[in-house]
Amino acid sequence: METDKKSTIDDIARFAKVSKSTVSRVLNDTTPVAKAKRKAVLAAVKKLDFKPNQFARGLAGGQSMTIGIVTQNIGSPFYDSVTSGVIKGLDATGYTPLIVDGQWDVDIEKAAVQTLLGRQVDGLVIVGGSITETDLDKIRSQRPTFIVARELDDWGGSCAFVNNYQAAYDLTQYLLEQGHREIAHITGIMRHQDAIKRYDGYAAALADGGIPLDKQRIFEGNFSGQSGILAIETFLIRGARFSAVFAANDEMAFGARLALSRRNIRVPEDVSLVGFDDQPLSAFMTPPLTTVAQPALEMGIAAAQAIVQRLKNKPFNLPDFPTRLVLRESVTRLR
Amino acid sequence: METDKKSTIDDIARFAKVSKSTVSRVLNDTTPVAKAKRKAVLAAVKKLDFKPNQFARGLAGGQSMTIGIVTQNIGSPFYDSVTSGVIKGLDATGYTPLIVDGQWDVDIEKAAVQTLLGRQVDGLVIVGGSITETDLDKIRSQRPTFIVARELDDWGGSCAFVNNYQAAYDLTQYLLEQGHREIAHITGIMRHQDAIKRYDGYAAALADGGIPLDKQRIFEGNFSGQSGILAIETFLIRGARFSAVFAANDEMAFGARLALSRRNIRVPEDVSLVGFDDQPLSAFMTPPLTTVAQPALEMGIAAAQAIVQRLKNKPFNLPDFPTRLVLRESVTRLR
DNA sequence: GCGGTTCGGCAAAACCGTTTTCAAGCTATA
DNA sequence: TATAGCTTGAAAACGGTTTTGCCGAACCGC
Repeated sequence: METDKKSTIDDIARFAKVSKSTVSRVLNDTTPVAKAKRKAVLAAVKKLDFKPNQFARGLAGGQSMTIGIVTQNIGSPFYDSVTSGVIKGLDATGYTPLIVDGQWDVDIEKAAVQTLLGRQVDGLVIVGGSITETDLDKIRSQRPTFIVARELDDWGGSCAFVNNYQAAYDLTQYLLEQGHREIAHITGIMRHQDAIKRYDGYAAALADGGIPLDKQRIFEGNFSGQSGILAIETFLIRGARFSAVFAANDEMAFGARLALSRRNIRVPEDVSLVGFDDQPLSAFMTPPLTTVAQPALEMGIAAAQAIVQRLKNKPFNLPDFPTRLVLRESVTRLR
Repeated sequence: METDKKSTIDDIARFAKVSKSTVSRVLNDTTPVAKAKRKAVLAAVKKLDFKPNQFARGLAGGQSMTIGIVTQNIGSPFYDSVTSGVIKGLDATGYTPLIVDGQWDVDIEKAAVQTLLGRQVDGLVIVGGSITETDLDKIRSQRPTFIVARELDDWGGSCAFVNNYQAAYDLTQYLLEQGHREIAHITGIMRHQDAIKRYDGYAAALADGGIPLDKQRIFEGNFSGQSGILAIETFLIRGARFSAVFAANDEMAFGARLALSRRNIRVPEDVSLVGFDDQPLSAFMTPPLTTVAQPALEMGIAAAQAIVQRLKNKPFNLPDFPTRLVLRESVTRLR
């Protein structure tokens, strides 16, 4: 156990008095090996604290046993959750995740993919991001690739996403059912696909309810708490009337809730409030926030499992990922 | 640009009509190379879309250009923030982070380190965690290692942490200054170093203020929002009197705030509330939460920079990391 | 019971794609 | 013209896996 220099397969071979091919065979279980030698090898491995050099292994075997993950904005709850899911899904599969941050910047993302490719990842999981579909196709032709949290038309089974449109539609309709007619919306960054789909769902539900879209009640936020505050301030200054506010994510809902309280507008008595994402803290907002839960962790896990299956050339499939309306206490029924 | 097979250094050499040693030299800028050949090589690299195989590189050069990061509980704001800092600090240094999750479990953590070692990381950054100091010393003897967010006695400059004791002391004293005498405390998981130090700081400030410790006002939580709720419920059932509550992290403060509101106890008018960590959402709590900011990102960045310096055999140092009292609106002055 | 075939186990060697050492060839300088 | 100084190609690592081929034992048919 006490060896300062790291030991190589040759050391083991010498120590166990066998050839290094035999050591490799024992370690990888590729070919049967006589019991006695096998034991000797394992003993030597333990004695010399041998850890195979993954680089040499990767070089020789052509497999790196590594999955590359491109994530966005480490630190944002949703993406972290997905990433965390991928990591969890890779657990005990023998694959190790290699994580790089795309930071929502196309160029950085592309560079990230190149880095991962250079590091010989066996497969790629791209979480969100804004690389063009053409580029993604190119990447996919080089290495098995799965996309999570982004909707791509021709990617069939290798794409895990959530129907943002439908979820926003359902959420808005829920507000309508509760008697709300004047529903304001704080959008996300409108060049992000999710923000657009959520907005579209909101608009469609309104239309189907026979309510005209009122631009006065719409504010373009940027997914930050601060922009939630700004949205409410803006609505009030505009003199827009609203009995409910739909924020395109929970963070903005928090901001909105604070701004409302500052103006002595009670939630939900005076104004109802809903968010999107179901962040952990949302259950502890005062009042607990009604929102839409996305199966972030599950999507990550599923993507990881799928890619592992894929790499073993076994069949895989990514199920549909349903969102879930989480009804809590931030909405009141209008009579 | 359109090559299906991945190209190797030999392809480049052949294409540019030079030896592969020359290609390597151009790529790594180790030895001057004639202008013409240099140009030919670079052209070939571009044309064939050559990406050096990092495995071969690592094998030959002995350097993997990889830093291993052991983090805890991916998905927890504080650790994510530190991790995020490390990644940021590694940006454009040529090193790539390799992240594994220790999940606050000694055995998993140890396995994580072994994985990283097998992958030939050039250095290690361990964020938090509970590996024994003896084991850490052993690890450090094999590879440059830095610890973040954990206080270790003999690690001098390779340990970045925050003085939890002092911060908790200051925070408690602030409450005392505001006239509070009956200060309840919701602790973290009491086998975590941070939780203990925060508790100690709280107790010491009370003692120095001449206030006896009242067990009735102390609840052992587990850092979760739910345990914040439970704490308040418990205090109320016990009939404990308190004008202020110090939660050992912001999440529990959120839980506490919700529980108080459910009992129609106003914050801060009836009870003041403080947390610890300064999570992003804490600024948007209603009311905005007074708490202690930890320079999580900064610690991560500093650790990354230090390890890179270390690997270049240049001098490095980790500064002291001060916490900052963030005064917001959840505390009121008792007259 | 004997010669020939098959087969399992293992050592030796080839290979993976780089970097690095070594020595040789060339050029420019004194 | 000898010599120092560059540039460069060939070859030797790096530490594994995979292929090849040899050896002896077991098995078969006659």
